[in-house]
Amino acid sequence: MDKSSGVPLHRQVASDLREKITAGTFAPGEQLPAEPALMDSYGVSRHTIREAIRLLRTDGLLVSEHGKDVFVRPPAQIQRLARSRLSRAARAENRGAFLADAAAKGFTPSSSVRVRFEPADERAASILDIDVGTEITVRDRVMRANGLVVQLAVSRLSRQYTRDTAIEQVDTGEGGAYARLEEAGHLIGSYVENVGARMPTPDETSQLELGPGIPVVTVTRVAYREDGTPLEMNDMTLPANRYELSYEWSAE
Amino acid sequence: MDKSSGVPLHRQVASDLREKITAGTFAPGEQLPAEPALMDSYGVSRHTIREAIRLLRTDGLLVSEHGKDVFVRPPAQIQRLARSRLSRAARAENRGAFLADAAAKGFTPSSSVRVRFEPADERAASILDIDVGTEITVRDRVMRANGLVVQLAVSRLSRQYTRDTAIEQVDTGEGGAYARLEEAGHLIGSYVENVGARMPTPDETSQLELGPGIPVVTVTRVAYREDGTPLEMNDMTLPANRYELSYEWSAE
DNA sequence: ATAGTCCAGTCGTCCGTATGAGTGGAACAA
DNA sequence: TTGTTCCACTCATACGGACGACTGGACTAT
Repeated sequence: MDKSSGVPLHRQVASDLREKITAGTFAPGEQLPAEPALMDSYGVSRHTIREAIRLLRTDGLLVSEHGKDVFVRPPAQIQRLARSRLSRAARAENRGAFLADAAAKGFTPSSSVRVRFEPADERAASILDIDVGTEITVRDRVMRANGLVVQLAVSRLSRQYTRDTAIEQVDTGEGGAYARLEEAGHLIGSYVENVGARMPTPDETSQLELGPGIPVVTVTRVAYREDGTPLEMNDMTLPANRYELSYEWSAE
Repeated sequence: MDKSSGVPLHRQVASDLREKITAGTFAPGEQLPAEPALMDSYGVSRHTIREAIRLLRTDGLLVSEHGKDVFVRPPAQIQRLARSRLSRAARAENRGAFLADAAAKGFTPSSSVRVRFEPADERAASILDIDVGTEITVRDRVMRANGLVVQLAVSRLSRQYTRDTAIEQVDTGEGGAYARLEEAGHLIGSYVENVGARMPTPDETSQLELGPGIPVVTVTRVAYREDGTPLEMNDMTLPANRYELSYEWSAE
């Protein structure tokens, strides 16, 4: 390590380790040498080593566990979510989009739902085009694959559309909430999804069991009735290392 | 701070600061008390304070500059990219999707392009459905708004589609590369975009001037000819704090 | 007025040290 | 063989000190 280059020592160590990782010297899933060994080989203090490791951890390259070695993060397998999951044809065959996706991939999906009713806050009111304080139905879902939480979703609808339907039940039945809406005469006309990404809140970190340095992808979907009235908004939160979203459309 | 709660001190400090920030005690753009002041008010060492600040920095809540105070990150304004930017109608009026977007928002857009030719690597070959090593045209773009880099894009096409067209020039002319493809008889049939997010590489961090704790959104768009042949792939990288992607489609 | 220097305050880097806590295997006892 | 205990090794947390580098304003000299 070059002390006079102006580049901080821990950055030099970090980029050297980064190279060794991407080059495969330290393979994914394999462990790094212990801190004392790294101190010797780079000739710096433990603090500096830890600083370097921290950099790579927040970049998502390394994971460390107390009492064990530091490991190179194994590549997570990526699920692809296509928009075709929302077609009526797909809906007929399952109890919602998530279960179908997971089943297709050979996972054992499970999902716990909590339904509650509350007055609309400002954001919900503006998206659903209703007055602040209007009673809305909130469906709070935690989706799991093989026991691991993989997706959070909060769905909100004005309660006028859900009263006396299975949408207010934990199990919305075959085809999910959208099928129930259409049965009640509210034919879905179009969907809009807004996609972003950010670092998770501490809550999300623990719920999704995210390592440090893993962002979440946020999707807000709004379903509109054929006449343009917004019927439902759905805030989804997905771990970015396990999901990829796919959209396709024909040129016009 | 409670030493016996089992929760690490720096986490306690961090969540206290987090609350004060979200509650508005420390307003966006305002500065935090200096480290010595925080040491006094929490009764912990500088190391612990810095650890707490680091947590909030990697979450994107704080930014710090050498020699200056630590600041609460001011909210960035979000641009929305809609897929309608790719319609033929929009294409007729501008020199590509990005410039139109930016102009509409009152920004002064600029964009520098480098064109090069290289053999297709494995990924490009598999997406473009060509043999590894086939010569492809690579258009490397850096897009700026008011001088700030806001988007990176790398477009790849098999060279058989670009030879003797403006696509091999820096300025592809009105309507951009897609318009040139269609003029050459390759009518675009459909687009597919795969969207993900991850932490930026060091390169991207400096190019996009990303603060710590800001992920990037990655979009890989593939344009297909009407007969299903892939014509172009475009890898885009956007700072997650400044962009939101929007997709809409009608229910079927 | 202007330009330059100086300096106090701030964060960044780096060292050393100490203690605690989790892990996993070795040694031991039943 | 089986179950338990113990211990060495690991990383996490937390303290302390020291120096450097950067910023912005005050001050000085021109």
